[in-house]
Amino acid sequence: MKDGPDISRIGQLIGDPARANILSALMSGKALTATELAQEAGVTLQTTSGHLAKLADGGLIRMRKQGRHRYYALTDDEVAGVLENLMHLAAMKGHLRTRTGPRDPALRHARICYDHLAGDKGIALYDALIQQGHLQETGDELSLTRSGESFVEEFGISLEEIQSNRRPLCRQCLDWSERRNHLAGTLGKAILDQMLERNWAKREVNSRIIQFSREGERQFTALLAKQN
Amino acid sequence: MKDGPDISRIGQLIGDPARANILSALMSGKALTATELAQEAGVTLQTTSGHLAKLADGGLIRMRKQGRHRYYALTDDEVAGVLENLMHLAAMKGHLRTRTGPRDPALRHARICYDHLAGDKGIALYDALIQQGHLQETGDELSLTRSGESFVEEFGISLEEIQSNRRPLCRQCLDWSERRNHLAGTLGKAILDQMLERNWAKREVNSRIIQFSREGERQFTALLAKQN
DNA sequence: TCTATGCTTCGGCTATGGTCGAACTATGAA
DNA sequence: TTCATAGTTCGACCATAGCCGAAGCATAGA
Repeated sequence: MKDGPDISRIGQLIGDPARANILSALMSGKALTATELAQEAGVTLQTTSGHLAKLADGGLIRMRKQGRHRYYALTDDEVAGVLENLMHLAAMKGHLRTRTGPRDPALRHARICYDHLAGDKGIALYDALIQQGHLQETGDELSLTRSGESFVEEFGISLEEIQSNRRPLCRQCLDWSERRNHLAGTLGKAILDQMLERNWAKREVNSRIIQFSREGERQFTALLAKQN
Repeated sequence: MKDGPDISRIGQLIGDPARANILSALMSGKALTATELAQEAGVTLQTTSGHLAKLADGGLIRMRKQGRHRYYALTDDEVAGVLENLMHLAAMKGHLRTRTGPRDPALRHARICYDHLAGDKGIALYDALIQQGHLQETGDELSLTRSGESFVEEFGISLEEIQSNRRPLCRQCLDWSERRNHLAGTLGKAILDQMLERNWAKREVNSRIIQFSREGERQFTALLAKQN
């Protein structure tokens, strides 16, 4: 007699490339329409519709009707957390979708990786946080130090808010253009969100490129140079 | 251009019921032979052999030759952690393999759930730890309190050891015979291991049943009754 | 060497499920 | 009402992959 949770059903849902693309796209935290997701998944709208129904049935995503649009999003932070873990595992085991990094120099420079900052800029941020003693590496683990906590709060991020959920606060994410680590987790997302909110940078439409303004570039550099 | 880790490959591996059974069986932490795993998976040896090759190729399990046996085990704690997250998510979303709990009364009383204690005994342990203030529930989160830390150390478990890896230290696990929580995570495993080592109980061969000795039963009850 | 056991490989069968074209439903705008 | 856009459902096609029987390796013991 078999008992226990049925992980195969969830695995099966994630196991289809089109559905995995959909879930990856939703990792940004934004709700997207079926048409947008079809674009991301690389299949037709009909096929996408079927996939969305299965994902919703499996409890991984939820739908919100709004006018004639239907917005899809991940059900909760737990789903996002599990997906992030899977991404991390997949990266560790070398399951990358492309062998080479992004070709576009702008993508190499600064891009969004699900919901956090990647590329040169992402690595620079990560290295600076380590160097300033705000983050501490112990093996593969990453933890926020006391000084890091105040740094984060000063930057306008409520620690309370971002650590209240199941998804890890901070973790390494392997950068496939540079083969080095950058910062993922709710903290990685919060920092990028804060930068976008401060208009240091904005996300280009229909692309993963993060475009820094001149002022934003200046502020970013100052942030990294700041001594403890 | 798609980039990023390919979660679909891992999802696909987990997505097959036979492979999911194999992975679940390996969650106990023990290395098992292909024949044993075929039993667990409910398919023939040939089919199992194919599945094992795929899992190994995907980096989820690793093989150790020993004489004419081949022992399979999960690659590392990270894989175990991801599987545990998936189990938790699956339980939350109501994906259970069976609608009813185990029929066998002994199974209801005390059984192994992957690698930790479940059934009446598991729930009793969980409730006692909460009631004694060793564990603290905040929403769905579970954390070890200061008093819990010393309790664990006194019980002969090295906190250092069990929290050095990526898998969560303690987390709730929904008990499908009782529909209540018991303790999972590395702490859950460590406590069960300690009980087995102290000969309070032993695992029946080819079954999930945990058989408590008379003395073990007494010690267990005393442990739960102990005041802070 | 011979035999038993553990496991893998090969080949053929079959079912599952992903895919898209076409038709249908629903909402909003003119 | 009419048209356009967003999305779902249906049906047919087809590739993938799970499955097992049979045969083939490999190791241990006699």
